[in-house]
Amino acid sequence: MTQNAPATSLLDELRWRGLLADFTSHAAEALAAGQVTGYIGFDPTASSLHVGSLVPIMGLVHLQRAGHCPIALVGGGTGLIGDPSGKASERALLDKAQAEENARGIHRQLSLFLDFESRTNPARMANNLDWLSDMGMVDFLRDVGKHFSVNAMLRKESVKRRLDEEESGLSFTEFSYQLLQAYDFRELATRFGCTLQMGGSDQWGNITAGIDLVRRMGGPRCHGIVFPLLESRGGVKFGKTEAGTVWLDPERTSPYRFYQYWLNTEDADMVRYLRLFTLLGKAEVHELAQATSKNPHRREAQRRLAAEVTRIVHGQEGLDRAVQASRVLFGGSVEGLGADEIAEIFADVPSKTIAKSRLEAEGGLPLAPLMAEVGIASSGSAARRLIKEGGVYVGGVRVTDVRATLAAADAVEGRFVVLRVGKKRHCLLDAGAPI
RNA sequence: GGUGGGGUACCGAAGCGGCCAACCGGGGCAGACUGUAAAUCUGCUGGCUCACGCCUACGUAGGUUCGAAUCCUACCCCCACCA
Repeated sequence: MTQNAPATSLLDELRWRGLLADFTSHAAEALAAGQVTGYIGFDPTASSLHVGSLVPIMGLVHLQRAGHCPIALVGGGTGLIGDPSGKASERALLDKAQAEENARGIHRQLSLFLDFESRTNPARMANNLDWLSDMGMVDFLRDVGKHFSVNAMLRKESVKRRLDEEESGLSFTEFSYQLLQAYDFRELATRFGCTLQMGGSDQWGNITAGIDLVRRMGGPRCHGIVFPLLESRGGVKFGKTEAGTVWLDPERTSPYRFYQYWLNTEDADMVRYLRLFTLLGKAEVHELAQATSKNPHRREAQRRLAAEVTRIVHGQEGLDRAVQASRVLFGGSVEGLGADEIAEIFADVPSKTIAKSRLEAEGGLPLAPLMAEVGIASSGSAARRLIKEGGVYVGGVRVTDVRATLAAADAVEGRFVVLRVGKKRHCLLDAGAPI
């Protein structure tokens, strides 16, 4: 993933992949003229990135593959304030230690995608805490603020829209945020010769503000490239599921869930996603598109997409386990499985341990409350509703009685019970003594 | 600070003394059809071992009433216009 491809034009590559929304007018010449150092900022609001960050990450990957030098800037300083755009509620402020820890986590994840060891064009991490934390208010206003015309800032589309909106105002913090981001660009230009900033298309204003600031402060001509924002389909934001955000951190989102997320991509998004999130070439993407239209039920494209992305993030081993678990859970009846096989996939599939005595209790263990307890249903009522609707399965067999109970006989090898809700939600219960 | 309009379930939005656990739309979930897809159709969408019933909910706290999301009072918060 990190080896350098023959230097095709970065812009062309981004364009056919659907990663190019816009770029400043001289970006193409600058990229053609030689090695460029470019950066993208990441907010360290959590210790892990999520799949929503994959677009900018891939932006850096393509930058590096085209022979340029990527910088991942962690907004340790700006994160202390938070870019409030589009935020409905006040963001919890991070303390420094937390921000640092998050930065480390993000660095680790970026290492999966970027080559920090390359001799010719290594990737680099930077943290704007390094320059923002010691900067005084007065210095900032004098050295940076003076280069910003409030008139011009007010004319920016993003600002104008907010001012015109009757509902949401524009806080001073939000208004000033672009100064901080612009200053980041200036620092990166000075320290690392960085002359390119990339980001989501919502960052266009902040990026051009940075370009202007660098120039005003006597720096080189800089450039910007923005990616399209992934729109949400039918109200579901990209990267979210009913279970919440899909993270890159295996502790937060298991490789199995991660794999499943991609596997469930709808046909209409397949080709687009293959181009956006994998490094497969035109021929392969075309082939997979053909496969989808000819034999849709095989879901070849989905499998490939899920495999590619999962392998990068969780390694071959993580992918293998996810595939294995998927095969077991979706491959038919779970009843034929041995305890060993089930135990193996426990690591990745949502699971709970319950006391064996409860299964052996007189009258059995009531199913509905148990479902609430282990979290596969949100409440006992919800569980009963699901049973009434015919959406609950124990060991692959539909449960029809609202007052159904579990007994030792329901467990594979007297130990494992496989609960399923709908087609996709599984929960493994382990009633065995720990080894 | 003044005047007026508002705060209803995940979101939007009805209700304006009992028939309200609250119309409707979106979203979500389940079922059917499928391909762990989309579209479509059906059902569900506060909790309680839920048929009956009970409990908690309509910004917060009190009050009036046999009875309140609906009326009164105070407070908090939003919005508009005027200062």
